Amino acid sequence: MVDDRKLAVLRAIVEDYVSTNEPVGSKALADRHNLGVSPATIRNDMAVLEEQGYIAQPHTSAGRVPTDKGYRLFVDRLSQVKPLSGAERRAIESFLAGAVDLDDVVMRTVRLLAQLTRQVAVVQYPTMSNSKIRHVELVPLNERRLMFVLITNTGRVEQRVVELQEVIDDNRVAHLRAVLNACLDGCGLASVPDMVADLPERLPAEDRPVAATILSVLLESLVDRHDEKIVFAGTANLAGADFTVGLRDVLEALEEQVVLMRLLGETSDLSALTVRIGSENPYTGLQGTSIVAAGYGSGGKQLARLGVLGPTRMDYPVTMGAVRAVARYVSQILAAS
Amino acid sequence: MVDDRKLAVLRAIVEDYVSTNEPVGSKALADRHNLGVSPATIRNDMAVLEEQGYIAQPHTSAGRVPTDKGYRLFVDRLSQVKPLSGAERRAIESFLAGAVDLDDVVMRTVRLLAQLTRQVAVVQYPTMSNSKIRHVELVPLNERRLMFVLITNTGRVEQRVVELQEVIDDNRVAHLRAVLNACLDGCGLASVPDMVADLPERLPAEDRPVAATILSVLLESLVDRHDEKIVFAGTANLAGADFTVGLRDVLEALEEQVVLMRLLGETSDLSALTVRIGSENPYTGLQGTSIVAAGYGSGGKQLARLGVLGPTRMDYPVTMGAVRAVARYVSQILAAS
DNA sequence: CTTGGCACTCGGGAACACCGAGTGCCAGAC
DNA sequence: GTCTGGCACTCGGTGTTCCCGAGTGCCAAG
Repeated sequence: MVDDRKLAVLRAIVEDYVSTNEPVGSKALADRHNLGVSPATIRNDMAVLEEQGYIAQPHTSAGRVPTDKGYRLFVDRLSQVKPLSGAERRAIESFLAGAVDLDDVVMRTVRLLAQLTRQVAVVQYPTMSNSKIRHVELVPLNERRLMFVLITNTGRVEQRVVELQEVIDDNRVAHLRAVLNACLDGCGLASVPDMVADLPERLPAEDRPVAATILSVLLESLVDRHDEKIVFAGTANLAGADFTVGLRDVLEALEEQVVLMRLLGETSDLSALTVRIGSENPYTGLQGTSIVAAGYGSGGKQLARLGVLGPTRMDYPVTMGAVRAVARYVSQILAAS
Repeated sequence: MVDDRKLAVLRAIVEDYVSTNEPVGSKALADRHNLGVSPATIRNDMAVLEEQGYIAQPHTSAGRVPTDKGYRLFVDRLSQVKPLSGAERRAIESFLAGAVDLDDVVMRTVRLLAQLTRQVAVVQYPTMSNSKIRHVELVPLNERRLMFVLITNTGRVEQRVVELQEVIDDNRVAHLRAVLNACLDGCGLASVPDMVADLPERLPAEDRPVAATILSVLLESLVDRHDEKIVFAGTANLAGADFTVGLRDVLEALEEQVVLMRLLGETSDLSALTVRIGSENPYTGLQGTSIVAAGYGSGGKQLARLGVLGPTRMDYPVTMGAVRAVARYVSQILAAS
């Protein structure tokens, strides 16, 4: 029922509509793409495609526009991810290479991606759950307060101020630090609770209250940040695009960490590109938008996800190429550090 | 030439225009505000005000609209900062009280301010230049790499990975750490370069290259972050307002840290509220917007600035009240931590 | 100096006609 | 059976015209 020529017609419709932002008619199609058939034939095909729900007309007697289902078919079967040009690759490399720390990597990545795709870029901070503790530091601030710093092998640093019930001197701090590091060094974050469960018992009685306080802060900092940080950039690119839905909703969604998180994270495929098109998106207010996302991370393990958000009418091959490329480069950068 | 009644007329025009978003005519003014005079009189006053440049008419035979100069006069002489309601104050307090660290304080502040004013909130991270070093930490990552962490009394933590030319063992690291802390503890950031200038000379020759590397990273981290981090929130509030200028420009400006920085920072008044109205703003693209900003900081010293950005047609008394209140509360929170 | 009256101006909205891109369908050609 | 050219039809968008009413400026009188 949907033979090759009809697929070619659908592809042509998507491509034309993406580039012109106007409903595309049978004549224009016949002109611009050499499909080898007349407009009338194309019309018949279009009627079938519309019947199947791949395209729709905004009004009677207007051209056709791809539906979400049409974009889906296009992405799945009719398009190829478009690799970046050499110049673009070099630009990415040099732009990311200058990063000095994790914050900087994330910041540069999100800006780069926004600029590259001319859409809104979203980058999730590397998830701590998959990383390991590289060092724990206790810094006395004054008699009753410690700064507790946790450093992971992904370069992430968590800090908390610990208020103590009692006065503690530097020697005891040093001792606690040594014990903590002995216990936790190289330990995966997920297994931290188990590792420290019996730690107070192994300490002299006088140190137990302090240790318990510190551990509670440690555990809290792990849980607290389980909802990971997400940053975005490139909202200015939304101003040009006209959404079917108001862009107020889009901006609101972007500032809701939880929504963003689910957008990026719900797709659990590891390194594959995931595309969520229009109404496939569970959130009202983002109905007119699509998300292209990919996982990234150092080594073989995926640490987090990044992607872009744009109007449903986007150039999927190019966007997917950019997202994939950036994810790869960021992974490289992270692995090297 | 500009007597009290004319000022009252100007005030009424600003208030009406802000609330209705429509050019206000003489009749409407006479109706809504009891100025005790007839529309005709008001018309005469309006003609004078227009002559002076305080108001303008979009077209012949339309009502009047305040000019930037008119808003300026209104802010300077015709309005009083409107204090927040008790409920609002309590909301601020409870919202900010839950913050766990500096990042969290800033994040909560910017969101709070955006919600409170229904505009775009902008918050600058506390400037390091005014703060002091509380602790310097060196953490060996492996034989040739150190994590360098700098903790300030404002709760800020800077981190850098240091790549060394030579292998270094834990004892030497401990020694360097002790030396660095002895040298820098409690030292103001501005005076760091002086303090460390002769430090290598005071070390045994073998440690000098390593110390030099670490110091260069230290100094670089100070300089690097001299352009301070700024965050913003509430861009969704821009979607409703219609700018004379496209909001694309506004969004672009918001993502330019440098522009934001200058917007907040150029006004050097310490704790006073500063208001920049429309064209007083040096940046094209932000011509249709106003900025209300205030300094905040712990103790007597101002550390950084925060504010909101919105359409020139904004409710200045309320906005100023909200900005002032938030600045004060944040200062309290910071002072307490 | 203030006020009521009055003629004048224009922007914005409603009504309307027109155009043209695009469609669906059908009969004929390959 | 599939494709093609022809043809009548639809309807959104644009341009035109017209009208209304809010608002103004000016003037003469209080």
